[in-house]
Order: sequence, then structure tokens, then C-alpha cells
Amino acid sequence: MKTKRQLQKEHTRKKIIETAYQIYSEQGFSATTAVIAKEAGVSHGTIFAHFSSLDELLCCLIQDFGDALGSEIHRLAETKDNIEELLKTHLDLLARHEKFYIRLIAERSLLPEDARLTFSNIQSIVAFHFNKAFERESSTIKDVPIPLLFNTWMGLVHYYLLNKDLFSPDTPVLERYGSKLTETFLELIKK
Amino acid sequence: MKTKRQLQKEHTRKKIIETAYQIYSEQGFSATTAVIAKEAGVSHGTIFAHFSSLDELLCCLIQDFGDALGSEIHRLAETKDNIEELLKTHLDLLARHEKFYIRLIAERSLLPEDARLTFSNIQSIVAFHFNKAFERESSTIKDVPIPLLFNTWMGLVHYYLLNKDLFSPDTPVLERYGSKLTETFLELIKK
Amino acid sequence: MKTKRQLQKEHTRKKIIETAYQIYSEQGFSATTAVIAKEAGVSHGTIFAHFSSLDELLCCLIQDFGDALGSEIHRLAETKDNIEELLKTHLDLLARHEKFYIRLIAERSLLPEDARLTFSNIQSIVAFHFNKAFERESSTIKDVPIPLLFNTWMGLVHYYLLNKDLFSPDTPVLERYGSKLTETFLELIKK
Amino acid sequence: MKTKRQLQKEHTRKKIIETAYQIYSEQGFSATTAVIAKEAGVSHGTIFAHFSSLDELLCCLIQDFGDALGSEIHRLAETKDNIEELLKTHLDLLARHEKFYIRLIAERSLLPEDARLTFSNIQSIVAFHFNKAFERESSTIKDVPIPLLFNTWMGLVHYYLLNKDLFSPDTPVLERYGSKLTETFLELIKK
DNA sequence: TATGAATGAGAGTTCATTCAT
DNA sequence: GATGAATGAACTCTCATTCAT
Repeated sequence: MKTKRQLQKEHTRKKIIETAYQIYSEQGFSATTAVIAKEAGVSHGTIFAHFSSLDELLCCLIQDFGDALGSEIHRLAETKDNIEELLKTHLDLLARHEKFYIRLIAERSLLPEDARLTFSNIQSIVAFHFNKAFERESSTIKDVPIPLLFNTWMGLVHYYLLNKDLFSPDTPVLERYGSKLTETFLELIKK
Repeated sequence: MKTKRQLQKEHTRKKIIETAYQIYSEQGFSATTAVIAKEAGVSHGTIFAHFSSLDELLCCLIQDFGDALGSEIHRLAETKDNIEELLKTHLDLLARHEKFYIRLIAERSLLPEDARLTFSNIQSIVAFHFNKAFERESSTIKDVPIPLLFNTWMGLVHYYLLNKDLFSPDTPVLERYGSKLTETFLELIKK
Repeated sequence: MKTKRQLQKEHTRKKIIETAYQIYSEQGFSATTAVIAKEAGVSHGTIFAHFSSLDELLCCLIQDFGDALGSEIHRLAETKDNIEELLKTHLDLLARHEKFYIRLIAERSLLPEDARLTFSNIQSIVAFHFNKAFERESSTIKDVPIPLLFNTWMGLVHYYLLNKDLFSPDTPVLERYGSKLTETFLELIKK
Repeated sequence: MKTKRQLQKEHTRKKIIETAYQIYSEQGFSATTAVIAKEAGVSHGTIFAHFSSLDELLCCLIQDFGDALGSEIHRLAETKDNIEELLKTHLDLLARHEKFYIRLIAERSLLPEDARLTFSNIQSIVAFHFNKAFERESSTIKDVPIPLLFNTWMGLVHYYLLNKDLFSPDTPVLERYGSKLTETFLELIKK
């Protein structure tokens, strides 16, 4: 049983994280703490009462995002037993977080070391599930080292995400090109 | 016939662009104008005597880089008549500019609109040559829309470049993984 | 007869004062209220439930310290009937509070007006006892106005305390130089 | 031959240092860079164009002050061949910089390491001249280790300076008490 | 043309203090 | 009485840009 104040604190922290998520999604990671505070409806100092520094806020945000993504992947991947399903699931998932995910991969180099590491860990969960699926279906797919298959897929997806402004400036890229990406990839890897 | 002054001016401009290229390659696009000026051996103000703003410097730099890259591609692609050669040539070219190219694709979102557009134009030159080669060899490669083939290749290469710190932190990525990338891609696209 | 609540309140207040004394001794008067609260095992707000402001806490702390020091001086000085004994007693007393006393004289200018005044009052108690002793032994000491004798002594002692980092960085200064200071002073004042 | 701009730059730097000297003299070392900038009639950023940080400004200021004081001491001490003259000269010198000197000794513990060290060096110049004078007149003064004689003098003077608010709140302390201090000290050290 | 000193808005961060619980 | 989350003004420092020289 939590006290009212604990709930209030958690609520504020959550509000900051959620607002940061929105602001970063829209403006990128160069958005300032003052903007986040204002948008979250808290004072500027409150951010630093919850996070010791901007870097820590970033880490927590990406950690939270990564955890959510990771567990979604886990849950969804369990029920899929073939590559096609897995690819679609993967894209569905990314589509749900498209804006933020794009910022993450586009501005990765600006992020503090910790945050970058956190994001790398997410990627390895995805890799794990793909590896399993690729191995299971290895008889029907081309004889290419599995990591390279995975990286080809990731590369293709990220390429479309990173170049959203060229491919699909106004609507989500994955909505528009998702099925083409899976089709293409499946066609390429099949024997 | 150019006056001495005009020559001097062009020389200074070139020096700034070249230094900016070096500095951005090493430190990324968050390097300051003061650092570039110092390294170029000119005064801080001189930068703004040649470029109306930092954004313009970036545009010109990337324009120059794009032009150089574009004409190299043109020249080299002319002599190559099959996909394999073209892929290798492409990677050789990128390898020669790896550091800067990585910064360009990694920090693209920080760049001003104009600079981003300029870079996109480079890509289309590359695409043009790939299209020709793919069409020529269409009988032996899988039945996949050519743009998607091209994007798969670009995605794969960029994925390795962007994740250089994971794949090959100390040595150039393309030196280490270049041949694996071409092999894999060729294997995937062949019928 | 005090209620349980009143006792509790007094206990908390005492705890804060004592902790502040320790913290200020170690870190100086730039230590924050948050640090004091944490170390005292009370909430940050509790400090302000007992003291209307940081300045008031400082005043009370120094008041308490001054009162304690003053009564100790009184008690000890009673039994001493010559200057030599008095000097030694004075140094013994300061030695017991050396760390805090140094902070007090070193960072006096940071303290609020009230706190500074409080500290001055302590000094006058010391002065009173010295005056008595000097008068009693006036026949054997040099013909110098008593206040100046007293200030010479205080100056000498404070000089060593304030420059502890030069004279004795690792061990208490008074332990190391106390006897030299009394010897010197006695030698100087004797006819 | 200096260019106009070099002169302008030196002038600004000097203006900042001088203003800082004035402001610190009046308000103590907790005065902010913004206040100094405003008072000096330059923009806030200008301070950091001349000094890489607040600490560096402090160091340069104290260095300058120390150098000036040191060379004045040297020059004046040369011509004085007895202790009495030396004491008077010393006090005259301090009197000319009384306000700043008081802040320096009163808030020494707040200063960055470097600045503290710089100040210590000044002291040793003073000590050097006193040592010489004490040695020369050793036959007529009490048999007390010279360093202790020096420290007694410094202690006495600093005690009056540090407690200016008690001894002489409105007028310079040394003007009011200077001669009493020299008289007393001379009386005490004579055999 | 080239210079570089000066600018000032804006960044992240700190901390004594408040007040609903 | 005690709590501690929230506050916001104030701090030092950065840097693209300007303009008198």
C-alpha cells in the first residue's frame, strides 16, 4: 500500500519521463530541460529533484523505453514460430514507437555513453529472437551467416526510418513501406 | 584572369572547408567554429567573411564533399560493368572517406535542412549507377524492385558504418567487413 | 513537567544542532541544509520546522557553542590564578573544539550578522578573564595596554589556527604548536 | 608598438580586474561574475573571453595584487634599516589596500587552491624582509625564535583587520590603530 | 579582405525554502 | 511535529555571430 505522496512522486517522475519522450520524439534530443519542465507542467528544478542530471534523465528514459520494447518483443516473439511473422511483429512494434525510435537511431551519437549502452542491450534481445527463428528455418533460407542476415534486416529497416523525410515525410514510414520491406527481405533470403 | 586578392580569398575559403572536414571527421558536427578557425590558422571572423553562417559553411562543405564523391563515383562506375565490381568500388570509395561519411550519416539530423538535401542528392547519383547495373544483370538476380535492392545494400553498409563502435571500434569498419558485406549481398540477390 | 512531544521536539532540535556542528567542522559553512538533514536522520523540512531559516540555525548553533565555551572558560578560569595557567587552559579549551573553531574564525564573514555578533560575545568573556589575570600580574609584565596584550595573544593563536594548512596540515595545530605559543607570549610580555 | 586593438583588449582586461578588485573589496568573494561584468560595463560573456573561468579570474586578480604588493614591499623595505620603520612601512602598505586585503584573509578558505597558493607566496616575501631586520637587530630584542616574532606581528595585524567591524566599523582600522600596533609590538619585543 | 574582441541569449545545475500531507 | 516533493531564482559557462579596426 503506497502513501499518497509516494504516488504523487511516482506520478511526477512518470510525467517527466513521458513528456521527455514526447518532446524528444518531436524535437530530437537537443530539446532542453527547461522545455521539458514547462511542457510537463513542473518547475525546472523538479527535473533535477528526480534525476541528478540531464544524462541520467536520458538514461532512465531510454532504459524505460528499452525495457518496454524488450518485454513486448519477448511476449510477441514467443507466439510467432516463423520468420515472416517475426518480421511483421518487429515492424508493428517499431511502428508503435516510430518517432522516438527514429530519434534514437538518428541521434545515437549525441547520447551519453550509458544511454547508448542501454540501447545496445535492446538490440541484442531482438537479435536473440531472430537468431532462433533463422536457425529453425535454416533449411529454406540462403547459406549466409545468421548475424549478417540479421544485420541486413536491421540495416534495411533503419535505412527507411533514418530517411523517413525522403521516403515518407508526412505519414509513418513503416505504415507505408513495412510490407514491402518484409516481402523484399523474405524474397532475398529464401533459397 | 583572377586578381591576386581573389586567389587569396579562394585559398582561404578552401583552407576553411578542408579544415572543417578534418575537424568534423574527428570530433563530429558539434565542433565549434572557433576550433575550426584556430585549426585552419585564420581568425574566427574570417569564417563569417566567407560563409554567412555556420549553416552555410556546412552546406558548402557537404556540397563540396558531395560533388567530389559524385564525380568519383561517376568516373569509377563507368569502367565497371558488373554488380560485384560496382559494390567493391562503392565500398572503396566510402572507405577513403569513412570517418567523415560516418559523421554525416550519424549526425544527419543535426544538419541544417539544406545540408541534408545536398547529401540526399549524392545518394541519387549512387542510385543511378546501381540501377543501371542491376538492370543489366536482372536475369541473374532475384525479382525484387530495384530501388529496394539498392536500399538493402545502402542499409547494410550504413548499418555497419553507424555501428562502427560495436563492430570495429579501432580500425576502419569497411576494411574489416567490406568483403563480407559484398559477399553477403551478392549471395542474397542471386537467384 | 514536559509532555512526550515536547521532549521529542527538543531531542530533534538538539540532534540537528549537533549534526550541524559536526558537518560544519568537517566541510565548512558552505555545507547544505540537505546534507545536515540527511546526516541528522531527519527530513529536510524538519530543519525549517525548528529554525525559521538557515541563518537562524547558524545563530542558534553558534549561540549554543558560545554558551558552552563561555561556561567552560568561566569554570576553568576560576581555578587558575596566573597568566601561564590561563593561557594553557585557553588553548586546551580551543584544542577540544579546534576544527569547529577554525571554521568559525575562517569563514566568519560568510555568517549572518547575528551569528557574527554572537561569536563576538564569546570573545568578551575570554577577554574578561584575561584582563583580570593581567591586572593581577601587572607588576611583572610589560607596560602595555591590557586590551592590546589580549589582542596580541588572540592574534597569535588565531594566526596559527587560520593557517593550519601551512603549519600543521594533518595534525591539530594547537597540539603541535600550543606550548611554543604560550612560551613565546610569556617571554614577550615579561618585563 | 601596440596596435589599437591590443590596447583595447588590455584595457578591457584591466577594467575587469580592477572592477573585480573593487567589487570583491566591497562585497567579498561571493560577488557574482554577472555583477562584475555589469559594473565593469562589459557583457557577461566578455569576462569569459578574458578568463577561462571564475577561478582563473580570481587567480589572476590575486596574482596581480600579490605582484604589486610584493614589489612595493621590496622597494620600500630596501630603504628601511630598522624594525620600527619596517613595521610602519608594512602597515602603510596594507592600509593602502585594506579593504581588499581584509577580504583576502577573511575569505581565504573560499578561494580556489591556486589563488590561496599565490597569496601564500606574497606572505613569504614579507617574511623574508622581516627576518633580515630581526636578525640585524637581534641584540636589542628578546630571545624568541624569529618566525614566532614574525607570526606574532602578522597575527596582531590580521586580528585587527579581521575584526575591523568591532574595532573600527566606519574608518579604516589601520589608520586608527596602526601606530598603537607598532608601539605595542616594539615594546613587547624589546629586551 | 581579414581580424578578433565583444556580445548576450540560453544552457544545465544548485539549494534554501514552502506547504500539502 | 515531522515529512519530503516541489519550487524558482540565481549561478557559472558556451558559442555563433557582429563590427570597428
